[in-house]
Amino acid sequence: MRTPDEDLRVKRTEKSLRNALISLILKKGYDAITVQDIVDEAETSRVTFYRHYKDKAELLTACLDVVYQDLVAHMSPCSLIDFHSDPPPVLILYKYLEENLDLYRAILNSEGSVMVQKRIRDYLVYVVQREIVEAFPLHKMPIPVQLVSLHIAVAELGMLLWWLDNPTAYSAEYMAKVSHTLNFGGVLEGMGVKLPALS
Amino acid sequence: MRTPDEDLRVKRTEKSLRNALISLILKKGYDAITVQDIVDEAETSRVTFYRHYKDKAELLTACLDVVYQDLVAHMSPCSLIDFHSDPPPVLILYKYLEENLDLYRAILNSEGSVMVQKRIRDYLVYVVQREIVEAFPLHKMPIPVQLVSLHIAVAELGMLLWWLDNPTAYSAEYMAKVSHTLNFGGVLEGMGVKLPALS
DNA sequence: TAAATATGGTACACTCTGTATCATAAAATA
DNA sequence: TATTTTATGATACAGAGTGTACCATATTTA
Repeated sequence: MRTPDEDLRVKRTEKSLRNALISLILKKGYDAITVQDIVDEAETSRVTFYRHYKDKAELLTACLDVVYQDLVAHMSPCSLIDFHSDPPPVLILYKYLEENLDLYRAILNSEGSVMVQKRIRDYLVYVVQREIVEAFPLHKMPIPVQLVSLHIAVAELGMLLWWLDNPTAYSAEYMAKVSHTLNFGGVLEGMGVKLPALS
Repeated sequence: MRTPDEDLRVKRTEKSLRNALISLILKKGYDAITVQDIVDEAETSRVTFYRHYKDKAELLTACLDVVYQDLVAHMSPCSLIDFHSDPPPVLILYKYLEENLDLYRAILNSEGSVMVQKRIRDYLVYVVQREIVEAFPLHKMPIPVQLVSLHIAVAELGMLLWWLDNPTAYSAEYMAKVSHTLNFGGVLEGMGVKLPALS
């Protein structure tokens, strides 16, 4: 049985095309890029490009897949509902994004970003939901676990995305701590309303 | 002094171009639309199009401005921190989006949606922040009011956007109530952790 | 009514896309 | 290693879409 995807030349070509696109996105933004630009940067030909990808958008999707996998790899050890740890586990995410600030700003402002954001969101919901189900007795929950998870996930993601646009406003450590605190009964306390300690 | 923007023909042309784009977005999606499509739908000519807009993206921006203004008009009477009202004021927003579901799904999945989402987010942060400053003594707040506002805004917006993708999962009334509840000390309670009543 | 100006039709150069063909280079396989 | 298989590169081409120039016509403004 032949598996053409494992041909060395194929892997090499696709990787250099992906790298070329990422590099160009950082240089001039997704919209301004042509297929010719990509193959010039990747040092290959237009014909070869079209043998691998239908168009620029399909290559972007492939890139986003790789970036997404990398992001998930950095998320997976990162609990969002462990609200007693200090520093909060989500700090790992903030530090990782800070290290790759240019890349993620470019990616999350590119044309495909709506899809990436949704994938990240849905992944976060999935992770949070699994954590909650493991840690809390489901039958006692007055609100569907899906919605509680969603709320935590979008709040955390929204804070992260805002921070990517405003990375100098607060440190990663501070953002992680605040975001994490506010997620767990913290909004009222954040506004200075006194709440008794948890039971 | 002449203000060419007030020429009847100009207003008519620009309006019909905007309507044409919106209509086409709903029909076939933003990406597949050409300038020719737009002017056919608007019953005008390509030359005229380019006299008003640099390209398709600029027209989209103009459309989004109009849609954004309309959205803001429906948001303004809608407090996000009034956490005692029942039904919560944010229900107005859910109902409005439900009435214009196709439009907002198309808009928020289109190419320019990242910018719109950010504008909506920043507007929400601004509104929430103003409300908090009016209602709470600032000097007693242990967390910057900007971050508290941001957290509430992105959580609310995130729930709304998810719901646009999953409009049949829960009713507008239920989403509004849950989202609102979770925002205010509700995450822990939502998970079934007993919290004493507020002071 | 007269002046100003927006529109519509046609035409054109230009960029980019997506595909076909074929010789060549590189990798897989026996 | 020898042979087969397959990916690549160079060139060429048709087609779609873009953005602009020109000028006659229609509409608005003053």
